[in-house]
Amino acid sequence: MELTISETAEAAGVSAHTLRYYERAGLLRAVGRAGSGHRRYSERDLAWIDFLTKLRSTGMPIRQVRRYAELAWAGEHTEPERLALLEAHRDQVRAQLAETERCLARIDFKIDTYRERNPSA
Amino acid sequence: MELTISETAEAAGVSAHTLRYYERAGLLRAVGRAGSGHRRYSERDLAWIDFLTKLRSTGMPIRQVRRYAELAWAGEHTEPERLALLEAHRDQVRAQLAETERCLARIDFKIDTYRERNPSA
DNA sequence: CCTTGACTTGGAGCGCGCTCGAAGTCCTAA
DNA sequence: TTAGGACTTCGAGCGCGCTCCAAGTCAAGG
Repeated sequence: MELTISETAEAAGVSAHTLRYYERAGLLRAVGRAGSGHRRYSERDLAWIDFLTKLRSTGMPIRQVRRYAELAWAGEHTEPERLALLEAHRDQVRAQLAETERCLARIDFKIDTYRERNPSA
Repeated sequence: MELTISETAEAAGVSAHTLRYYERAGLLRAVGRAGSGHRRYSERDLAWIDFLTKLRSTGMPIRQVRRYAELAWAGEHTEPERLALLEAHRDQVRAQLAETERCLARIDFKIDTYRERNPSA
């Protein structure tokens, strides 16, 4: 069950342009090809694309995603390093989340002051 | 009690370059000047810079911060619109926060699978 | 008087992450 | 046979938010 680039893009919630870009950027390896030269994505590809979009949407830079991908391709012995990379990222995301929440509290406070003065809105 | 640009930058946690950029970008209005032509920031300036950095670090685009600033300068009658702008932003930030947390859960799950296979790390 | 250092301006440059355009290939259906 | 449409590659372009540079001004201290 192999998917075309547009099917994969649809499924992953990114554009076909982005999928090609990711491949060029070293985030995807050895995407299969149909006889016509067109890309065909396997379920494993899709699972990885799905995970990498999670890394991306938590703000992991492309470079670091590539690093993670390269470790994964290098074999099982890199699991400790992959773990460390993911844990470091998680910590950063949590810190960022906390920071955002603090800022949001300030904004909420401001909203309250407006509401008090503009009861109707 | 007026501050120099470097004092203000220090206090706000941004660079002096950034403060000048914000001014050029229309986020700050009428920053005072010393006789020498050097900028002098008032406490009101600092309070606004402080709030705008909160908007920025919750991801509000420069354009929208400017819009908010312009409304504030236009007078009290714009309070309902400012309120609406802030509320819309808050909703977006909350949605983004929720999305990030979902992605983080996936990453945490992956971390767990690594930990299970690499008990020492 | 001269140096030092913080400041000024305008504009250029940069890093990131896409996003798009042009020109070409291939398959399918009318 | 031909038209349409989905795909290919390579490289250029873009939007954002800074970040920095060059050349100049000014005030204070030695």
